[in-house]
Amino acid sequence: MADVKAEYLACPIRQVVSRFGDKWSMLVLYILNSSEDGVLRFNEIRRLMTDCSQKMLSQTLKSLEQSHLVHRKVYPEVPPRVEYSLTDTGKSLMPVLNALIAWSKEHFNEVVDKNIVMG
Amino acid sequence: MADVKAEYLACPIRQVVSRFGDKWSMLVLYILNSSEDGVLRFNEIRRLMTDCSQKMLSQTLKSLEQSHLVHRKVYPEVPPRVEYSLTDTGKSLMPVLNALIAWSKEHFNEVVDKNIVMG
DNA sequence: TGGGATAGTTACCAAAAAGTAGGAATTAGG
DNA sequence: CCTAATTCCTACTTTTTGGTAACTATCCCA
Repeated sequence: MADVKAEYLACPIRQVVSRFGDKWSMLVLYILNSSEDGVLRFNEIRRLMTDCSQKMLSQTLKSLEQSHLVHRKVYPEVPPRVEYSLTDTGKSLMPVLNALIAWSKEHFNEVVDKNIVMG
Repeated sequence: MADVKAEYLACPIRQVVSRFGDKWSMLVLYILNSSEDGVLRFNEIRRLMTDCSQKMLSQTLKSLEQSHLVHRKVYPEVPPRVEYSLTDTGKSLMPVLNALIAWSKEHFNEVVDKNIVMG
């Protein structure tokens, strides 16, 4: 068991996949990067991702914060205000992520078989 | 429901994630790309991914084949022989994937909090 | 008094993903 | 006749993921 875990820790691909290879993380990173000043509040992100539930957005942001890809700034106000932005590490990921998106757009038709039902 | 699906089909990030953002796909692509002549048999891949079950490898290869990223060549022999290799589309993905892996190696320490238990 | 706004959390449930174990098919080798 | 090798498939079970709805707390506004 410990060996398997060590293997996980050593494999860079799994690092990547386990950190932001889920349903919403890349989308959040992309949205934060695309925003004008790089800073968005919780409900601003939510309005841009209409089919992501509040719970999932909350979870995703927390996970990205724990991975030091997203910075979370809380203002002690009522009603509460929380601002999210990319960290330097998060910013450094964007060129790679954008390349991935560009590839995806370019090869869309080769890859996607419209007969396959998607999850 | 139809709107949500249309949105999925339109979003390049979800295209990416849904095609090879799962637990094993990137690893298979990486292994195929790293092999000497780019061709590997089922059990050769399996031996390189010791903690991936036979079922999951089979499923992953099938999914990658359906996405036209991996080519599957069957020899009508007994016992059966099947060879897997990257398609041209699959090969075109590798620079991006390698960039992702390089980023992951470079920023490993910034991202990974060793206190978090990984799946 | 009673919403509305903000940024969540929690409990509960359904669906999907993944692991385990076993089988199928075929022929060669002992 | 029994086993091994190869590439799967199927049934069953567990784990993970994601969705819904309700709840928290506080202040402003009417």
